[in-house]
Amino acid sequence: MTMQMGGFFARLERVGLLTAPMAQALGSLALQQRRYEPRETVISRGEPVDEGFVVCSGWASRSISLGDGRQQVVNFMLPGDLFDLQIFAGGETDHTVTALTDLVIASVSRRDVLALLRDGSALSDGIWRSAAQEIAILREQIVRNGRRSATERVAHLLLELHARLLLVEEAGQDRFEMPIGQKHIADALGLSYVHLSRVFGQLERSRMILRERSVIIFPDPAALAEVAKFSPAYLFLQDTTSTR
Amino acid sequence: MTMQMGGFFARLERVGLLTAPMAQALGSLALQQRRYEPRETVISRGEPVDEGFVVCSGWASRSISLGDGRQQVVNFMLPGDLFDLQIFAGGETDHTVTALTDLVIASVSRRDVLALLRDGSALSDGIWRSAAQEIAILREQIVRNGRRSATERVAHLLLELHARLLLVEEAGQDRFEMPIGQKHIADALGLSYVHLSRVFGQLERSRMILRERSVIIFPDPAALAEVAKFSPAYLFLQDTTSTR
DNA sequence: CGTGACATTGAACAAAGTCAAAAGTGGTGG
DNA sequence: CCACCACTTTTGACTTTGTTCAATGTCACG
Repeated sequence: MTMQMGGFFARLERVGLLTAPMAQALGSLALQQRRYEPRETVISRGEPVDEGFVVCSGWASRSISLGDGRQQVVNFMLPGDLFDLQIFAGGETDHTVTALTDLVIASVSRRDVLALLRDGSALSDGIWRSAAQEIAILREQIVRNGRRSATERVAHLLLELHARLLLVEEAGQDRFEMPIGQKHIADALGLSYVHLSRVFGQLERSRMILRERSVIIFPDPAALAEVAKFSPAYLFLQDTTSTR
Repeated sequence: MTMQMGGFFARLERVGLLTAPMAQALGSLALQQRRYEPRETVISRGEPVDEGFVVCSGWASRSISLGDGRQQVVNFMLPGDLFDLQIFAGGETDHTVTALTDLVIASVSRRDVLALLRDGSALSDGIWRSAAQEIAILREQIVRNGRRSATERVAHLLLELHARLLLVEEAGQDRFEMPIGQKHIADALGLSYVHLSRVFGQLERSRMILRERSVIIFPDPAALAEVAKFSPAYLFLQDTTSTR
């Protein structure tokens, strides 16, 4: 199991949360691992949710599809992301989670997560933190798509993905691999894929990004952040308390 | 205290959650009430979050403002809404909560909420449920602004607000009062207020809505839901479990 | 009345979408 | 190694949708 969990551990370490009791708590969970291929469905719309998940490797998306072909990607799940851990309200999903690449996911039963939270286990902080980050990312997604121009949106999303991957050591300082098609990016940004392609082209011609195969390179990250008006504060949500 | 809590109770009752032990748990919390006037700030950006809130009466918005005048309303908080209860991760807010009308909210300390959740108190289900609903609303906001036309967006938001108000008995079957300016709606939908005004006009001319002062009336709710492709499922997230 | 905030309208403009075709990419089997 | 396939990306021409700017209305309130 530990094999695939590198991203998860790396992430918690970064946030300064991987302590001995925690590793123990983690080990004590019956983590069930699953594998998916690109385009495979992880959670379908209407399915009851009973578990939380950890992305071990690969990318996934949560998307909602309107009947008529229109589709919106709500967010991307990257290696190390915890998701749906906080959903104990029962009920059915209103969305679909899909593997975008080869994907390995570990699932945790709701019961186990609840127990962890009840115990005030060492993991519970990490879980709360992660839930808060997920919400912050959703909010930023709303702002990005609601009030930014197409160019800003693209630059902003690229920087977010890069920052998140960097956190789990899946990206270089000035580059990262984006193993998904432009259609998915367009669906996340609320743009047509045609327009997205043009924006990519523009960004490349103006040397704000470079592309080599599926690798995105930032020749001048600061300049790009300027264009995107990107500030990564929402991703890291500093811990200012020690309530527990 | 109970005076202003009508909306909250009504909401919990609707969801079938207001039980005797719960009312007791509620009473045991030191709910601190606060009053705000329109435009007053409830939570400022950068402030550390230490409390959760319940809206007793009035409307509030959570918004994020880009430096240059652009502003995005992330969501609206209506009477009976619980919010930020799930944020135990510490950290600072990346957004601002503002009163849109006269507003009364009750605040609950993080410690008390945590204790409730730990005890598996009768309230904890309601809290989880509420958190899940908040997230579902955020997702729907993303889809609305990302993949719907201006007309669909407006109709969809009106229907959402109506459904939410209906749940706490703050709306009539076919109408509700919208005590806020079009600027706020526009900022929520990612539209200019000029265009929003045109869309409102269109909807009214085509008899999809009527307006009397600040009251919005739906002469034919089904037809409007059709236009908006609105399905309220995401708001009610049925309880299919009984894990606790 | 007059004032200020909010809402509406028109005209010119800009941004993004649609449609259709061409060019690139990668994988497969001969 | 090459030819072929399916798929994704890019490009061009044109349309639609939404924005901007500026003027005009409206309404509540002092």
